[in-house]
Order: sequence, then structure tokens, then C-alpha cells
Amino acid sequence: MELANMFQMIATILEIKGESGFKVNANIKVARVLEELVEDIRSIDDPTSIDGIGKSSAKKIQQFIETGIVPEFNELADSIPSGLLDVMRVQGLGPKTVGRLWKEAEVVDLSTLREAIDDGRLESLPRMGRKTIDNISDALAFLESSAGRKRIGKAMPIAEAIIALLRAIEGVLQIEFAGSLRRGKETIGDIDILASTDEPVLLADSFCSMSNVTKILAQGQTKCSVRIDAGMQVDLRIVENSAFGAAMLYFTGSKEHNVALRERAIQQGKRLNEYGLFEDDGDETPPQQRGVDPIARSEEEIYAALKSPWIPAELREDRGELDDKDLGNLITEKDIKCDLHCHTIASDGHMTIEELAMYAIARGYHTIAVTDHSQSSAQANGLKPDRLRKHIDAIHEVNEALKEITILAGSEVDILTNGELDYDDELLALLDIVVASPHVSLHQSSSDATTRLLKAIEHPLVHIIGHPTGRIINKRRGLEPNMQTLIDAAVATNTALELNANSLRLDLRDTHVKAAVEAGAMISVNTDAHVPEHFDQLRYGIGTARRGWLTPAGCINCFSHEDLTAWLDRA
DNA sequence: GCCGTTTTCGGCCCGACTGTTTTCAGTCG
Repeated sequence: MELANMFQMIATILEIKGESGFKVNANIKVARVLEELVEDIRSIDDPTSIDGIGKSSAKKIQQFIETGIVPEFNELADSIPSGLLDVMRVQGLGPKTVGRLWKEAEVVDLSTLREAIDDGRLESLPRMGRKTIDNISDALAFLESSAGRKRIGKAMPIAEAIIALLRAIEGVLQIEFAGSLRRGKETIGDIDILASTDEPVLLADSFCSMSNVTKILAQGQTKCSVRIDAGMQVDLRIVENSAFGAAMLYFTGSKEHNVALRERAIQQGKRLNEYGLFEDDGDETPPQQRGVDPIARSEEEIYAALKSPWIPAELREDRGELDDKDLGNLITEKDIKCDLHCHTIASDGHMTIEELAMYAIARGYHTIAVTDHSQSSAQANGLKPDRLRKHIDAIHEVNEALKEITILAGSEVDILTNGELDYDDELLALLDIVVASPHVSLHQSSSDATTRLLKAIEHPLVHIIGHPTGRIINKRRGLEPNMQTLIDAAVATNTALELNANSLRLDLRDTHVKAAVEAGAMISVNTDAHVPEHFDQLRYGIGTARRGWLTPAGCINCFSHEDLTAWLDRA
């Protein structure tokens, strides 16, 4: 993590210093590759075997691992004020302007930028008009007031509400969200909406005058950008109806996927932009401006013309999805046949056993597991052994009474700091299902966390490891075990790793799921429902699962009742 | 700085909008 950050900083510093954009991009790519790496970089003999890492970066990585010092980075860092990296985060300020602000107005960080705005220092600079300065001032205030990317669970309902509002505007033909929201990312930078309409001016006006708009950043014929009161930016792109598919492809991204796709087009003598896929006729002017018809318009047509299968949006991250591999049939919400991690009023849930069962029946599940907290989770009203025994009897009673569904008596048993479980084996053996989860000591070292979780995975009575890292998105980093080691152990012991679908958690995360899928470990997608609404969080878990290339065959929640029973009874 | 089904050099995605410009640089996605 630290290492990825270093390469990101190198990229930004090089940018400010006016180095080649290609060099900058190369460093950004190294940062991204390291960030997404599931294995411990220390355990990789030759980093250049990883796509995007060349000799120069490998040397820096080696220096970092061996000494913790990378001389080239230190030199770079010393060459500019460190606060300029923060200034680069201000919307509208890029490397050129930041470089000028530094050299010509003595701006070295966010607070000196504020001073420079307030004392009028900027006004004397060339190409610094009133509007530009006002925009910088606003963007600075916005940066200070909002904390970056928002959880998908927050962004999605906002996006859906905006789309529902705009869909009703006269003339609108098609309107969808694109961007990271469509790709199902765990956090969303800004909401991208794509529309086609017979009345573009009316749509643009309606969009910019929504009641939650706090500032209009741009308003043009085809592109509008606003800030809304939830502290997010929303972009609306308006395209011709015939170009909607190509535009969806483009605005869904990711940027890295688009670049890879365009390079593929060029290799095949074609040219791809948001208006479609064109034959490259050597003319510099964009083909759509010359009235040239595209050879492919929809997403499906464009992928097909580029000799690739259609790629689900969640996979478009340039993580090998264009390598002509079989992408399989990715898991969908309707493949989920049971939820194996839920709470009742016995611990910190708000539903009775019966209510839980009713909601599960309404979703068409064949099985629901009652997994209340164990004794150590006192704050969650965890069950002491005698209460658990009674709870098991109560669950079995309701199970007898309800023929429409199987209710499993389970527990979400704490994995204690040392890896031991919070109940003895004799008690655990009475349960139909055991979900073992870490809740405390979430700041322990990577090696301690690995040992701790490994012990739980290898426990013969444990079926599922619940939210393995314990992270809370944007709030708590959680454990950082060697995930590859845990995955290998999960495969060996046939223990499932949970993908907790709650949008606060999404734990395992997408890259972990992908590594687990590649290794053949079973995944369990559960909502960890405490209240009825939590069942609706499943969509975010499924988005993350798809981003991890998960298929129904790799997910125990997709098993038939019979197969699940057999899997739970495994020796 | 990285990479290779036109390979070890010479490329590296593409278009819209803004502000301050008389023709475009900078930024963004």
C-alpha cells in the first residue's frame, strides 16, 4: 500500500515538473498494479513479470523492500514542496497551473493557495481572470468540505433518483448511469449519466436546475456538470440516440479499459471514439464530423467488430478481460438461493426468527441461516452458551413449523485475537452452520492477522469466514493478511470465504474475490442482515462478486438445497 | 517508463468544455 502510494506521488511530482506524460502514466500504472496486487510483493521474485512493471520500477521496489529508502524518490520529493501534491487535488488545477502557482505566486500548499486567492496575488498572473480565480476558490472549498469518493451504497440511490426525475422530461429517449457506478465499484467518484433526447436544451436545463444542485460547473450542448448537496459531482452527457451504445461503452470506462480497447482498434486498422467504431481512413478529422458512418454502434457490435466477446461492465478494468479468455457466466442476483449470515433480536438484529424467515421466503430462498453474535461481542448482545443452546432449539422449532424454507441454526462466532473461536467445539458441533468472523483487534500486524485467520480457516467446524478483513469502507482499514495464503488454505480445507454484501463492508473486496476464484476457493455472498432493508444490499455484493469474476458454480449461495446440505455436512 | 502477432526503437486514446484568448492551452473523464 505504502509502495503504491510512492509511485502515485512520483507520477504527480513528474507531472508538476513537466515530464513526459507517458512517463507519468507509466508510474500511475505501476501504482495501480501494486494497489490491486493480492500477493505480498515481497514474495514475488521478479516484479518485472507483472505487466506494467519494468526494470526501473522493479529497482525502486527492491530498494524499498530492502532498505525502505528509494533515493530517486527522495530526490524527486525534495525537488518540490510536498503540499503541491494536495494542490493538485483541487478540481480544475492541473500540473501546468500548479507549477505556475508555485513559481509565480509562491503557492506551496492548500493554505497558501487560500491566502493567494484572498490577498489578490493571483489576479496579476496572466490567464488568471476573475472567473478562474472564483472557480479555484469554490473547488478549494469543496475539497475541504467533502471527503472524496463516496460508497456505492450512498451514490446508487442518488443516481437512481436523478435518473427517475430526468426520465420523465419531455423528449428523453434513453437515460442510464455509466461510469464506476455501472461497473459496480465499491466507491464512486462522481455520478455519470448518459442520455439521448429529442430536446437536448430542455434536458440540460432540467438537469442543471434540479433542486439538489449547488453549483453548475459546465453547461454545454452535450455535456453538463453539476455539484449536488450530497457532496458529489454529477455529469450528464447527451448524445444522438444512434450513438447511445458507443457512448455507453465510452462513458462506462474504465479509462484503462477504454485505452486498451482503442489500442486494439488501432491494431486492427480501426478507430474508436464515443460516436462509434470507424475504419481508419487516415484522415485526421474525427470521422463523425465528416459524416462517415461507423461500422459498429452498439456495445455488442463494437466488441464483436473488435473480435472480443461482449464484456460485462464490472469486468472493464483492464485486468485481463480483453485477453480472449472465457469470461464465463458471471453471477447475478437471481442466482442467489439462500442467505447464510443474518441476525435476529437474539443479538443485535431487529427481526425475529419468523420475520427473518418470511423475508427470505419472499425473496424465493430455499434456506436462511440464523447467525447471531457470540458471547465476546457483548456490545452486540452476543449469546452466552446457555442462551445459544436455547436459541438453537427455538430456531429448530420455527424450522419445523415452516415448510417453505429451511432455517439453519448457526452462529457468527468471533475469531478471537489469537485465532481461537468464541465457543468450544462441543457447542459449535450443535450448530448447522458456523460463520467465523473477526470483530476485534483489527489493527494487528499482517503476519498476526494471517496466523489468526488461518487458524479459523483450518478449524474443522468452521464453514465460512465472515467479512475476513473487517474493513469499513472509508472508515476502517481492517486486517491486511496475506490473502493468497488464506485463499490457498480455504481451498485445501473447503472453507468458504464470505463476500459480505453490505455496502459499508464489501469484504472480501473485488481483487480478493478474483484471486479466490482463480485459486478455486468457494465464496459465500451474504447480506449480514440486521434489518429487512439489508437484504437489498445484495446488489452491491453481487456487483463486487462480478468484479471478482465469480460464477454461480463458485458460490455456495447458488447451490441447490441438496448441494448446500451436502456441502455443509462435509467431513 | 513500458512494451512488442509490423519488437529492442519508436511509439504511447480521444473529444468536450472553459476561460481568456483572437486561435488555443489546460483540464477532465
